Amino acid sequence: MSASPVSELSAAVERAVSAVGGDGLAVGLERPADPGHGDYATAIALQLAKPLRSAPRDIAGRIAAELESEFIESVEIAGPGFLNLRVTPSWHRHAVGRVLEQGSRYGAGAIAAPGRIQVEYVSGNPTGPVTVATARNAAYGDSLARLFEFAGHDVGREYYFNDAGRQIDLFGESLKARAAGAEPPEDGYQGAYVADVAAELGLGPDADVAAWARAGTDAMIGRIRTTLARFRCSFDTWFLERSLYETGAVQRAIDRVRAEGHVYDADGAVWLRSSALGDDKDRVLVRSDGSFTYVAGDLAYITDKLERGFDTAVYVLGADHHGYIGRLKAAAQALGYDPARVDVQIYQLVRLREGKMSKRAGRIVTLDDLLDAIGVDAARYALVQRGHDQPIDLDIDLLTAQNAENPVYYCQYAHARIAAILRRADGGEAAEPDPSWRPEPAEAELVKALAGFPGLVAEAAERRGPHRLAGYAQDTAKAFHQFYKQCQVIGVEPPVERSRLALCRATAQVMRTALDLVGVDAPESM
RNA sequence: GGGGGCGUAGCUCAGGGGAUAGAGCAGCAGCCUUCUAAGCUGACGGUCGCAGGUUCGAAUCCUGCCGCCCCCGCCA
Repeated sequence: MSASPVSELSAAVERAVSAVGGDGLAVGLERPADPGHGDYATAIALQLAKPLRSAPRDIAGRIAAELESEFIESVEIAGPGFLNLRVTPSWHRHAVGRVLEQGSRYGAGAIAAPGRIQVEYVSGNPTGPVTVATARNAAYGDSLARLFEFAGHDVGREYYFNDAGRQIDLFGESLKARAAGAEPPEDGYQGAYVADVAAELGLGPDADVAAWARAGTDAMIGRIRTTLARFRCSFDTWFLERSLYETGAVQRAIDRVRAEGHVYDADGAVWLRSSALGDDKDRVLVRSDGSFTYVAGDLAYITDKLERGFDTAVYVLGADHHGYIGRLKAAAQALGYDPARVDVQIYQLVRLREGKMSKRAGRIVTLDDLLDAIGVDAARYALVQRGHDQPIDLDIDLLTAQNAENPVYYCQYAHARIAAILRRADGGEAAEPDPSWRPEPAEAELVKALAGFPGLVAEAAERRGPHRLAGYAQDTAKAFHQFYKQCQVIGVEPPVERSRLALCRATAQVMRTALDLVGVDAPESM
């Protein structure tokens, strides 16, 4: 990982901090809300007051005296002991040059400790289409995988099809009933798509339920894959639960935890003593009728994942599955793995507010319907822009009728505007701003926005929060639009024009990267 | 009853120990003879659910309470 423009500044502060006795401390630089407080600020002197047993302002003064960097123009001690830094024009030039030099890799590799990490996401039953509720899983999981990969992890993306068990049997029964013109079972699948699939399969009325189930799930898997590809979600592997039973992996996993002493028999069933491993209760592995439970499949599946070499297995699950956390970690531990290698990310549920439009068009429940209504870009953005532990309300009216006001277009518009400028400039851009460049405030703000990208990527990856990228894209777009309004690019003095063109190219690059990480296109024109 | 998540502007939500708490939308007032007005500028809008605690400093951490959502199956 190469140093980012901001980390070069904080490294200089860290050297000064070490010199006054704060050895090895990481210094966080933040951008003050008040421009009077400089370009970057740190409260490190306040934090050092206690360990150094000195007054914060004195410490700040000593740090300031030790501070040496070609990129820092001035240091000021303010308030209770803040250090306010102002950067030099050469830093702005350097920062823009850094973006252009690294191109699409700018901000990449930001993570401190890269590893092999699997992201398992969506994983809906192959008994129905991808719904809007599941779409949040898809948008979040895919963006998280993109973010991990960009930040430096070796990522595997997997979809786990629960193509075994009672739900699948019910699906088969429902299909067969529809094919015969009858109603599906009471607790079967009622959706209109069931009849479509049944007709499409063309199985004879005498085909058995298992054949219907098998053909039906195969058909649904095909549909799901098509929808997800449209939603720009990619998977490296499509894992079938039934394969775990077919290969005997489930039985082997049960034998393994039994050998470890985590299993007991009661009421004719086989139980996992998960309550001793942090779960809130024991779990049945083999029912009294001899059939395996879903938990038994989990044991085999975790084994399979971790034995494939992943350091961490991330599960992306909806809030209604939060009880899974304890169960999965207990399962991992029972198998002898460090439960920390199982990383469950829970996202809160999507509530769909149906407005006038959706009433007219019928209930919008599937992802395909949502995409038909608002397009992939708006849908991806809407579903990842909020923190995953925050419940979200989707107002279809707002997303469609007011789509011109949607933040995604604001971001895309910034990129399109830059593209227009670059088209006009016709390739005369420099690789770096001119040495004489003295950025105006709007330019300096834009540079600082770009400079913050690598740090943001690292933080977003660490916190598993790709929504940060959406917010970042919006902030950067705002900085660009303000720059655009205040600073003419084409036709000003050549050194300034060259510098601004370089800044434009750097901005376009970062916008492309940030938007790509949330699965949104950066158009050349709008 | 037990557990998890969330209460921040009229609405949807960022921010998760630092200075005067932000954005988008809605609404008000302005800005197109220059690179895309899907834009910009200004004003308006807040007891950060409530009450304690920790701290030099709390929207942020801790405890309790209130409210909303979700889970608590030999379903998946």
